[in-house]
Amino acid sequence: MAEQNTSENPQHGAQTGATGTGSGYEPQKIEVKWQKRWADARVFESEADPSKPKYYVLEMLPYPSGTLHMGHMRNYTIGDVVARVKRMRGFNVMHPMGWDAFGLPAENAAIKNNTHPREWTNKNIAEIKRGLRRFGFSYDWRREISTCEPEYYRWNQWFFLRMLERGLAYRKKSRVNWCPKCCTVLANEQVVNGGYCWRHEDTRVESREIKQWFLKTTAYADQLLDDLKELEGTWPERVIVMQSNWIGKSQGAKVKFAMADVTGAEAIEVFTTRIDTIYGASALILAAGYPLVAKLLEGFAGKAEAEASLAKMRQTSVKTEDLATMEKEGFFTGRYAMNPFSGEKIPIWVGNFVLMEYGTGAIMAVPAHDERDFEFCTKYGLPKPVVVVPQTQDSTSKNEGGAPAAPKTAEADGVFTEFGVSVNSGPYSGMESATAIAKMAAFAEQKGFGRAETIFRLKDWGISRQRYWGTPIPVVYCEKDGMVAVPDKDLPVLLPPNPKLTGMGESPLASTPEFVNTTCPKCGGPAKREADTMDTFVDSSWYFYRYADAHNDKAPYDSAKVAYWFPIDQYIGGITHAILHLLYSRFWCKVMRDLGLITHNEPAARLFTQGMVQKGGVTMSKSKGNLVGAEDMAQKYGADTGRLYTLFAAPPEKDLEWSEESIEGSWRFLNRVYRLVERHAKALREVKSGGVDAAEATAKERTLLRKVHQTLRRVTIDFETRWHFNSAIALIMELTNEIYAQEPLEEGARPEVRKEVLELLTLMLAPMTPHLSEELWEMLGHTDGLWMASWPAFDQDLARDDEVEIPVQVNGRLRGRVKVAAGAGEEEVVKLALADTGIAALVSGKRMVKRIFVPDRLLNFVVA
RNA sequence: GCCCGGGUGGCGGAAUGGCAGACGCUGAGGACUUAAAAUCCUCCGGGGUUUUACCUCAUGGGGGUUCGAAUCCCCCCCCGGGCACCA
Repeated sequence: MAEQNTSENPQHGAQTGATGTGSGYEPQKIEVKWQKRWADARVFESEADPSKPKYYVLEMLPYPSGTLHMGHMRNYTIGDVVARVKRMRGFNVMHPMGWDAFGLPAENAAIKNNTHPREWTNKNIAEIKRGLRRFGFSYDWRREISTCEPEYYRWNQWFFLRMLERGLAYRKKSRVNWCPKCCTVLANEQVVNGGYCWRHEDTRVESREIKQWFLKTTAYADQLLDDLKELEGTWPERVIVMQSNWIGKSQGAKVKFAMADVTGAEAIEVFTTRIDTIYGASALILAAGYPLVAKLLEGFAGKAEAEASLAKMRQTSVKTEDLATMEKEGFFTGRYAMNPFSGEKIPIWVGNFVLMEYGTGAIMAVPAHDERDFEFCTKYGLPKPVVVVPQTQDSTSKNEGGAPAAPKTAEADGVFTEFGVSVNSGPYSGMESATAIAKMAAFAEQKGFGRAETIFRLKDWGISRQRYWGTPIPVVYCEKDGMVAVPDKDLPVLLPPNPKLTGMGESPLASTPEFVNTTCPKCGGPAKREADTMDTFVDSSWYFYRYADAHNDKAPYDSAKVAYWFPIDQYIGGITHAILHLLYSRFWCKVMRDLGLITHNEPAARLFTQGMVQKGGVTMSKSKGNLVGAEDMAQKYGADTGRLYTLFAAPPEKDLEWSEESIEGSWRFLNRVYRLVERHAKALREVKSGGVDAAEATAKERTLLRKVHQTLRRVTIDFETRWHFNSAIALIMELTNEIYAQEPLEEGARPEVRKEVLELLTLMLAPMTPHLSEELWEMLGHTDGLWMASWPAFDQDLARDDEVEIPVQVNGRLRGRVKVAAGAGEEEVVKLALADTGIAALVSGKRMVKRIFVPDRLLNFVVA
């Protein structure tokens, strides 16, 4: 049904019309026409020019995985409206576009189709670019970048070398997913059904340790956290919260527990945020991967059983999100450690809920004051001594230790995790938690078995990928000189053009002899190149700097140009990138600042995260198979209808449910506007713009002028501050309805008024439906393109209402309305309200308790 | 589990302490037309009444603050998203 309507109706005008009177709205024709004019006039090109106010608006660059879909289209439409409004406001606007062109999907597609990743990528880029042009987005295409080109990725390598020099890039062993049948490393997304290879669904993925490159994001952990304050109010709060959780700063202490019964064995160090609960520790619990575990088990009677559990634990990969819900499991090692505060002997266990990657890989279990410890200790029958109690107002019930009386043991629901007052804690009993923490950390430090320490959840960024389609890491390994950096003059290290891509065996570059075999830059002897490539998040961490100087072959960019354009005034993209991309970008910015390339701390002054486009309640994606092609849509309705609809259907930060039916409304509206202007264009073409005197206007004209300036005032606010494009469009629709409602105007109506009304209507639509607006602007007699026009100012006097309708309530219930002049005083409104028989009846004979009057808004009688 | 966002007519949504449902979609009826499309007009949350009008209920559920609550506070229910190596 919808299919028939949509495929036939919009075509109607295009099929019948020729240009001239009564031809109707033909988006296909006018969109091409104006796109060509914009390109010829180079309207969207801009240069750094410190004498002009700048505005840098940026949408996240797309991964070219297929064709342009509605999700892209919505993102870019929002950015384009902002760019066009800012241009109309007189800003020197930079609005660039590029391609996040490296990545695994290209490599997979290449293997599948027996082609080259570059071919697949460039074909997709060409398609998406054609789509973007089809929608008339106002990009400066001279600044286009593609991250898979050597002219771009050589600077990834250059930055990598700078980080290497400063110790910010280093190599260490790290775990990866390994498929024993493919003999290759798998990405997490290639691990399916909870731990199986995507190509061998009967084969369990193993965990392997290999040497990989890391960037030291942790060196900036504090700055990354602290500088979030600069972004408060201009970045979405949830992004700030997510990043801050991600960085996960945790202040606590490290404490060493000596072994109680193994002489000469090293101590076990734990990290705790609650050293004040140490008297309540009933066990030490180690991660399964803790190095000491095997040694501890030596000679233990339960060794065989313990090793079986250990093997099982090590095999099960633990996801962070499962930690809280999974069943706690563990086993006793047969060994004991010494509590350094109490001198008590406590058992050493291994537990599946302790992560090797966080803290020291060992914890002290304090079951009375930690939920997880409680669960674990309950399951295995370990004691649960209480050492902190809630602080009470009542200080009389304190025992001789100076602390409130307390239960000796925490039982079911007895876990108390908050701060309070220490009990049963030796000399610290009676102290408030914060005091106890400080004193105990100081004592531990003084005695040499611990110290206060801050740790972060944030880890260093592992950038090694055992893939072909990425930036080669510019180092070589020489038998004599070891690891040697490729000198700057030898950059870029180019990807070999014809790799063998099988998806099997070791990393593709390693099996490409012409790539991997090289000479050592130091000694000239034989050497092997690093065969891993960089994570594609490296590409996107600084691409927006490159736009400022896209073709520089001497440096990543000219700092002077970047100094003009940065920071980005408005960054727009999906919430999906709230953490990784945005955190890595912030990290890269700080590194560049410390390299002396830039002076700002944060790359983007404002961030906007738009909602996803959904169909059938789920986000549109290739994998879900519910993508709606943007070009198909433009083919049916034209770009402007598509742009308008995505703006109208939902506010930009919310998810948008795609509806084939609703878009008809946007199509109809644009036709309505077109017919309106077309009807009057001939008569208005020669009429001079401006110079309207409202005092001489007829009644209908005054109504129209008032409406158009009121609309302009509210639309301006929606564009500039609220970004409620959907309500802005609703207002413009109302205005259009009003103009139709006043047709025809009276005898003696002057064409200047009509022209002003239609011009303002056209200008308000221009950022959203630029092609149609240009066409209407031309029809109204303008020979200069609308792109030269400024955003109009509204007339204060006309935008003000001179008569308002005030609701009258009795006891908060609406009982009537009175019409008064704007700004009418309370006495006058009350008089008029009481003249209303209905209201008078409700009020008379009652005692007037009070009266609420809000000028121009409301009158409320409270009676008893 | 934790963190974040959300719940308003048949649907998308508007209203962020002051007239709930703007604007649009769908649907119904009508005009024009040989007919269809397009276009234009009217109606469209539930219930009631003395039906040009008015009353009443209604913004996931329950409680609270207030002259007044979709909006603020407390408790509960439901839905969506995120919780890092290959985008």
